[in-house]
Amino acid sequence: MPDKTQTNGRHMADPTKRRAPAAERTIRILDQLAASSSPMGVSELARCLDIPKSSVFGICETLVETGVLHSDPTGYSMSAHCLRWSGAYLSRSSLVSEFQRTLARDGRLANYTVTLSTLENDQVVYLACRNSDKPLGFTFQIGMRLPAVYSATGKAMLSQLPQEQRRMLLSAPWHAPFTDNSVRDLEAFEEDVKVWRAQGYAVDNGEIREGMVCLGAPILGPEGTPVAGIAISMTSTEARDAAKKDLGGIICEIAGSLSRHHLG
Amino acid sequence: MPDKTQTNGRHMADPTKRRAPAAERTIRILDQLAASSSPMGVSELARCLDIPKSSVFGICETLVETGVLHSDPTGYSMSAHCLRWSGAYLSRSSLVSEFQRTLARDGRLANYTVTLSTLENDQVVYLACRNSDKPLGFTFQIGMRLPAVYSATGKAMLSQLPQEQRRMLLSAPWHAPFTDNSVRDLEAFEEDVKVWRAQGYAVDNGEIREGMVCLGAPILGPEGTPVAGIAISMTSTEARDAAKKDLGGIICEIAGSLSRHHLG
DNA sequence: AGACAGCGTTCCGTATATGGAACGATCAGT
DNA sequence: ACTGATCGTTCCATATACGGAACGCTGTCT
Repeated sequence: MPDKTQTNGRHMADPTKRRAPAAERTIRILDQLAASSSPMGVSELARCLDIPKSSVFGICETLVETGVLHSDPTGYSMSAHCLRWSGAYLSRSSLVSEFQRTLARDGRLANYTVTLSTLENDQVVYLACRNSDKPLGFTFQIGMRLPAVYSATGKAMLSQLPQEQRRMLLSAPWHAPFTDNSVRDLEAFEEDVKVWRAQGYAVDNGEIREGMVCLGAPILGPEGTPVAGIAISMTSTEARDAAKKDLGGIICEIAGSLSRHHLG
Repeated sequence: MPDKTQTNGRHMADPTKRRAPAAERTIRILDQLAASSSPMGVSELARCLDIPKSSVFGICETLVETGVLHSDPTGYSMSAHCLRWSGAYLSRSSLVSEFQRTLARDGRLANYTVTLSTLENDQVVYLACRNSDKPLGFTFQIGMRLPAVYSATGKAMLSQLPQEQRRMLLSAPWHAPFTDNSVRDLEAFEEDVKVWRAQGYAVDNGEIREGMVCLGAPILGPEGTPVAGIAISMTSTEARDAAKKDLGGIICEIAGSLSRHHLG
């Protein structure tokens, strides 16, 4: 008798069993086309995904018929169909629109780039970005992912989790550092967590990109679990201690106000 | 011998043959979950998509493993994974960022809601929106779709197509009107096209929503084909003839400048 | 308690989706 | 012209993904 742990009357699906390989391949094809900057043909996709050519062909033609892909003589490319999915995802909670509205009203951060992101496993995903007019040398794309341990919002959100859950998320091998400043390992990270918890906001001091400093604060859901985070980005020359303290207070305040807007 | 028309050395895939049903079902499940405002379970999905329960289960579990869906006791829901796809789609051309940058610099439209959209078959898909602080009573969601014949950007883009291609796109039964103003049929639309072509911009006079007026101009690609369109939205009380003429000229100018930024 | 209806999950025979091989067309190099 | 490489597409035997039926469980009725 296999070990079927059951939770709340709901069995656990057996993750070892290969189910619906075509569905997995569909996703891999979409991921590949999204990662590529130009259209890709059947052979090229088959080669780099290691899927038989005729299978790739069958799936791609089906995706063209459903309107998810465009097909032209140079190959397949993403259509606007996927915007439905992301639009639905982003508008499920009013988080993004509240973020934009709040920043439009509050002029104190007008000169800084401010981002909204959420935690997904050990990564942060950027949901929204309000750019400043000043260039930062780094652009946050919506949908972009970064290792949570190096980003300000990631640090802020991880800090709000119980230690056990945090260790679970970070149990994979430590992500290769981006810069010399990137926090070395889990032990050093746990030391930092105490600081972030105490002061309410977390700091990325050039851990993503040399010369860029970000201050991040967590947005908490009903049970106190972090559902998202906001961060303000600046160059290291702007990040004087006094300014950091001021701005840290401001994003904590904004994050708190967003938390109170009862986000799903 | 079947009728295999061939174009440019590339055979046409036979669209009658059912290929990769699991891929099509994957897309339908994603569409359904995106359309639903709350998580959906296996049985619910199976019922409303008319797919066997065990097949839905297999696909959904696969999608959870690939990280496209989240699973919790209340059902499946979209994860942030799809943001990768839309982010890649939106950033393939620099259209969206140019749109934002241009509007940020040019203050003349600061008090109006401005949208960017593209044509997909007989619909327009909204790619970006710069909201004004004044409420409009209508919110443009990124990824939202509207019938092209009723929207200002759709009218503007369709006007730039050769008549034959336009008739092809609009050959399906005419979309049910949204308001009393919605253009009645293809014949009336073709009459309007002459006007839009002559004046350079198209007008939606309350055809989407009573009391909302939009002026749309086409953004043209290298060969003069419309690749996108921008529109400015206002209430009908703001839309006095003089204002319309002024604003129409401004969006034509902006659309022309975006066209010159050689958009893919 | 008992019956029932709903859920998520598993099982296994079989209909069928798959993939290796072949096809025709194109293009580059000779 | 003639290769040969590579492209998108088709074909069909067969490995396998699918789906109807059953299972265990929870909650809600009499």
